[in-house]
This record gives sequence, C-alpha cells and structure tokens, in this order.
Amino acid sequence: MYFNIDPKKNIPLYEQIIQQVKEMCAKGILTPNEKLPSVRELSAQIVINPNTVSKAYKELERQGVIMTIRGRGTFIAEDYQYTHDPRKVDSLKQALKKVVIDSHYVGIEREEIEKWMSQFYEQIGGEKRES
Amino acid sequence: MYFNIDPKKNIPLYEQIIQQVKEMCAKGILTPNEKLPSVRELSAQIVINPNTVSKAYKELERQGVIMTIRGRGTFIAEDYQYTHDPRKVDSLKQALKKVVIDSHYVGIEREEIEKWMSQFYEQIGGEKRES
Amino acid sequence: MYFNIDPKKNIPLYEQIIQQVKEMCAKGILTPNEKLPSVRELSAQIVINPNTVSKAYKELERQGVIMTIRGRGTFIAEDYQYTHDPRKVDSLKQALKKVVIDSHYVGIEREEIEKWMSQFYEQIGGEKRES
Amino acid sequence: MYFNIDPKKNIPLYEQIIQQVKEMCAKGILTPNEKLPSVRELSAQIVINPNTVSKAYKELERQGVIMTIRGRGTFIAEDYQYTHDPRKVDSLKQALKKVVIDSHYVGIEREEIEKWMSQFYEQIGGEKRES
DNA sequence: GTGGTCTAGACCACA
DNA sequence: GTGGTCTAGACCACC
Repeated sequence: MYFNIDPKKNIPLYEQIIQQVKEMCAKGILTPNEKLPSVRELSAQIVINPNTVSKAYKELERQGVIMTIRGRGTFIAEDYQYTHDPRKVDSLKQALKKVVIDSHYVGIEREEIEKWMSQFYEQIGGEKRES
Repeated sequence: MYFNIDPKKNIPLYEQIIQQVKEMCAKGILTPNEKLPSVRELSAQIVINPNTVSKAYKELERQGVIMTIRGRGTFIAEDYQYTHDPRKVDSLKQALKKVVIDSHYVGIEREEIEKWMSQFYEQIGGEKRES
Repeated sequence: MYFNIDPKKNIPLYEQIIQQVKEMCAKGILTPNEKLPSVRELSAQIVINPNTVSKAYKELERQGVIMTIRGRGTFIAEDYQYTHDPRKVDSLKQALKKVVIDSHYVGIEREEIEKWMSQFYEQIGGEKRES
Repeated sequence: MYFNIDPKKNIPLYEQIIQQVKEMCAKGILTPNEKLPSVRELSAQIVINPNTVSKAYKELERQGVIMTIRGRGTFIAEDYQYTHDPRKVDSLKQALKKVVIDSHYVGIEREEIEKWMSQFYEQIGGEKRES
C-alpha cells in the first residue's frame, strides 16, 4: 500500500489516488476483499486533506472497485462488473488518440509507444481477473 | 478546416481546438505555411469567444505547431522542432498507462486497444513529416 | 513582496509582474518553496484585474520559475531547470545588441553600461542558485 | 544595404528596419550623407508593405538618424545629436537588467554575456563618431 | 480558500 | 484586416 502522490502534478490529488488504487488492483498488488487503509489513516500517511481521500474512495466505490462495510472499513470489491459504457469507451479512444498525436509531436516513435504498452500489459497480464 | 467543438465535454474548449489542429497537421490535412482561420473567423464559425480561440492559438504557437505573423494572421509552422522534453514524455507515459488500466476496467481487451492504435497511426503514417 | 507596476509603461502589465518575480527570485528575495500572493490578493494589492495576474503566473509556471499546487496556491519552484533554448539565446543576444546600439545613440559610454551590468550581477551574484 | 527582415519574429517589422539602419550606421557601413533606398525601393526589396518602411523612416528621422530632402531622397544625417533623455536612459537600464536576469534563467554565464558585449562594441568601436 | 475556464466588450499596435 | 492586452464578471473544480 504505497502511494505516490504529487501535489505539484496537474492531475487532481483524488484522481491520483483513484488511479493508483486501480493500478494496484489490476497488478494484483491489491486483491479482492483486502482491506484498504481508513480515510484518516491514508490522509495522515500521504499528508493530504481527509476530504480528498474521502472523495477518491467515494468515486472508487461508485465505480464498483471498492466497497465500504459500515463499521468495518473499506475493501477491494470481489465482484467487479465490467461496464461497457459507450461514453467511457469513446473517451478512452480520445485519450489514446491524444497520446498518439502528442507523442508524434514530442518525437516519440510508434515502437516506443508500443513498448510502453507491452510493459503495462505485462504488469497486469499475470493475473487476468475473471468476473 | 472543419472543427468539431463540443462545450459539453469535460475537455476545455481551447484544448479541443489545440488537439484538432494538431490532429489535422499530423494527418496532413493542414500543411506547412497553410493559413489558419483568423481568431475572429474561427470564433464566429464555432460560436465561441474570440479570447478562447486566441488562447488556443497562443498555446499552439508556444508549442511550435503554428506561427503568427503580425497583422497577417496565423499559419502552420514549417520548421517544427521535436522537443524531447522529459516531463512531457513522462506525462505521455502516464496517460498511456491510464488508458491501459481504465480500458481494463471497462472490459476492453488489449487487441481492441491495439486496433485503435493502428488506426490512428495509419491516419498519420501516410505523410510522415520530415525535418 | 512589493511589486512596482506601472500601467503607463509600454511593457504589458503581466510582463512587468513576470520580470519582477524573476528579479526577486534571482536576487534571493524570494526563495524556493516560498508562497506567492494568491491571484486575488495580488490583483487587489496592485489594483489590477485578476486575469492579468493569472496570466503572469501561468507564464512563470510555464517557464518553470514557479509552481502551482491545486487549491493551495502558487510557490517558487525549487528545482528550476535551465533551458538552453537556442531561440531564447538568440533573442537575448539581439536584445543585448539593441541595448548597445541604442545606448550609443543616446550618448552613453561603454563604461557606463558595464557599470550597470556589474551592479545587476552583484545583486544576483550573492546567492548563486545551485541545481 | 542588406536588410535581414523576418516577419516571423516578435519584433515589429518597422522596428527591425530601424534597428538595422542604426546598426549599420554605428558600424560605419552607412556613412553620413549616404543615400538610403527610397521607400518604394526598399519595400520592394524586402517584400513588405510600403507603409511599414515609411513608418520606419519617419521614426528614424524623428530620432535624427536620417534626414529627408524633398525631391532628392533620404540620407544618413551628418550631425547626429545625442539626446540624454532620462526616460530613454532608464528604459535602456531596464532592458539591460532584463537581459541579465533572463540570461541567468537561461543558464548563460556572465562571461558569455560580456563576450557578446565586447563583440558588439568592437564592431562599432572602429569609427567612434564625433558630434 | 485556491486557480482554471469562459464570456463580453473595450482599446491598441501592426501591416 | 490581424493578433495582443486588459477589464469585469461569471461559474466551476479542487483542497
């Protein structure tokens, strides 16, 4: 459970938390039913406003990545449901397009991008989650 | 020179303009030294405030994608210089990682993502810009 | 944190802010991680529109002189990176040439110019920034 | 009489003309009473709007650098008068300060700047103009 | 509280 | 005609 939060980045803090939780889940570092630190704990650990952590948790729960059990804490969900939301698909497509074009302008070759992608998929690929 | 601006999207209007100009350049729809619509023209065309268009143009100029000639207008730059800015590279890497992880959560397979990527590169690949 | 903004000058207001922030940094009056006045504060202090201050701050951030932390404010950057941008070098050279020639036409001797330069460098020289 | 005008630069075209005329005078390339090209000639030569050349000439005349003799043309003035205008002096000081600070931020050492300055003064120094 | 985005409308310098 | 600067005032996201 190591978070790497950088307030200097453009990405909102709560977004950084969301991404890192999802990343750790995808990589298998966090497994279903595993307990997450409480809002207080985490906010103390990464020196951040508790409201920010809370917001991240709420969003993660809304997406079905984690679940809160009153009085017990928050846990990684075990029954994640894929949501083929067409708007999300489109937004992903846009994001990928932006990466392709921007990398083109930075002078990064296609091979490089694909190397990155392979790396990311390798990190995930190990434990393909059934659902 | 058709722009497709949607104020309902989360992406700022000026960012949408930037992306679309870059996309059209990369695809070869816009060629070096070609004139862009004037700030006023474009703002009238896509029904947007001139300042917003101006902001987009200034950012594009800062990135070296376009150049403005005083009193004459704005043009696609002819001598685009790749900038291997390490911060940009890193941010691209992050963006790609986000796409990979988020697509995983939406239930999109790796093959699908790679198909998209191939499409985007095909659209660009035709006229690889020298310099 | 005293700013000396003069709307009557030819130099744009936001440029004056940029120059003075950079000057204060170079002189060591502003030190890394120090907080700058908020956009609203500064705009009230020097009786100027907030957007103008914002523009100055954004440019300073783009140059890597300051950094903004979302919801917290703007701070002097701690890890300033020199950018040996050849275009900037050239433009500086031009600016210096202009000073030399114009001073020649105003009747200022070379010794005078060099005296000024020594003064400026003395003000900076004290705390040469490492990194 | 070779002009090097670049409409892509930030400096206004008429300013570029002014600077280059002054530079050529200071260097001795243009000597007192030498004839300048007519507005038409010059505007044709450097492919520019005649009004722009005209504006430059008017300003140069105002500064006393050149003189127009009706029906004969424009010539380099022979009796240039130094004008110790305090506002100009101050603006030069500001410009020099800006060069010093900006060069500091670009990572150029003092020695480099002084080397430039020496170069510029050498180019002028040959024929110190008496007045 | 912070900065970021956008609008509307004004004025100016430049070509 | 072009873009550049500035103002006033609104709304929003983030912390």
